Amino acid sequence: MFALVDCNNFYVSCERVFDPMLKGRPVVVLSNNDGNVVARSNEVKEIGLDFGAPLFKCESLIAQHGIHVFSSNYTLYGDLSRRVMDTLGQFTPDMEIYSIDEAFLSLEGLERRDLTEYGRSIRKTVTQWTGIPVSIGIAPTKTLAKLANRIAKKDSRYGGVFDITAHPRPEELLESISVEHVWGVGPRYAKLLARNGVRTVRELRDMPDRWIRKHMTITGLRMVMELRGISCIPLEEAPPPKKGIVSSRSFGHPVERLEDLKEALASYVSRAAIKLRVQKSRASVMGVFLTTNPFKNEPQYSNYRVLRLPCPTSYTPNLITFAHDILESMFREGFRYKKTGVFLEEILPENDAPLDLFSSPQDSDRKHSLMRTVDHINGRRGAGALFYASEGIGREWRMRRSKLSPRFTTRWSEIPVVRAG
DNA sequence: TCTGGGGTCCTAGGACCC
DNA sequence: TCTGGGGTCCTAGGACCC
Repeated sequence: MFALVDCNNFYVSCERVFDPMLKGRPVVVLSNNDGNVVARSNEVKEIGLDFGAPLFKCESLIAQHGIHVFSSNYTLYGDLSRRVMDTLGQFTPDMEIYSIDEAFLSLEGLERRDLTEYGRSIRKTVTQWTGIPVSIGIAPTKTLAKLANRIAKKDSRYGGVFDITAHPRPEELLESISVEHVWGVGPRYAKLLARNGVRTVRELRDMPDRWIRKHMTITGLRMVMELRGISCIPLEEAPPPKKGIVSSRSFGHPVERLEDLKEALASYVSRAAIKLRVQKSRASVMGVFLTTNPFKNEPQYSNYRVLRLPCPTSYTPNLITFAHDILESMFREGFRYKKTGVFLEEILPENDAPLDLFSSPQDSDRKHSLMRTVDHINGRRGAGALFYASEGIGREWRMRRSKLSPRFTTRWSEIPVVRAG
């Protein structure tokens, strides 16, 4: 058995933890650059404001309903996420952190208990310890746990915890849910299924294997098996190392100068390299891309180039140099650029990476320990305590975040003050 | 003025080999 | 008219997820 624990409207809930006045009020959180709405409180969902709506298209709705708007504050959300996951970890070590706001828990060995009760105790503890409300779905497979979670969230009768095996009429339940809500059915498959007369989860579950295999690949077949209660997607307790790492951002304002692009790119490379070192690996191939704003009616240019590195590395200064070389080779004067980014590929474990033919072992060790020290200091003092001069100081290209809440939990200077009386 | 930033897996088809 | 039978590796593109 699995439980899927999912934080309700996670980013909104994070904002509410430190400003209880927001409870019961309509709140949204925006994507990077204050572009689109990526999180909505229930009040906002009821108003009918869609997920992903560009901010500039919903200004009037925001004004009309007095919606509170926040820029995304990933430092805060990341920290609260860690607290939620630590809390869940108290209940079982057999757990998969699936995303910033979701985790699967294995309930193996607990089958004899009342799992709904168990779920309620998890839910209560998370709320008490972190202030974040969660919903919990319980089922024999991950795919069904996802569905159960949706029911826990939607149907207030269940009080945030729903065990699918405890439902008296499972056939009716599956018949009442439409296929597009199944984990693994996106808009394309939903259309394909509709064309073939499959509209409900029950109908999907009962489709012939051959048809599913043919039209939805092996992945689809696994999904259908899971709907039948046969577990095919195991818990992944340790996330496999990433095979590719991308780091990119849109700019807050159009950027025209090569120097500014180089600064921005250096900071993205630096972030990508940290991710590389966290998973103890090195990259053999680097790509850089550069693009103008396709939404604008103005001269467009975009390009990307790929470079095989002379030897796999995770050493930030070298990676920045290579990225700058690629960028300079593509850069063209006279465009208003919107975005640049770097990707790292052919990632190998540190131990498997061949030695650098062009530098001595001592030199490699020195680079390695320099990176370790920088990462350590940034880990203790906060990201960005140490950074590379090539990342720039002025950072004209920074993303827009005009409605940012304080980093309540990770900056001494931004910790909230409690006043008595 | 204003439209995010990451990831995964699978398949078909081409190039190339014997 | 009729045009082997496997293999492997790579890439592009399609589908999905949060």
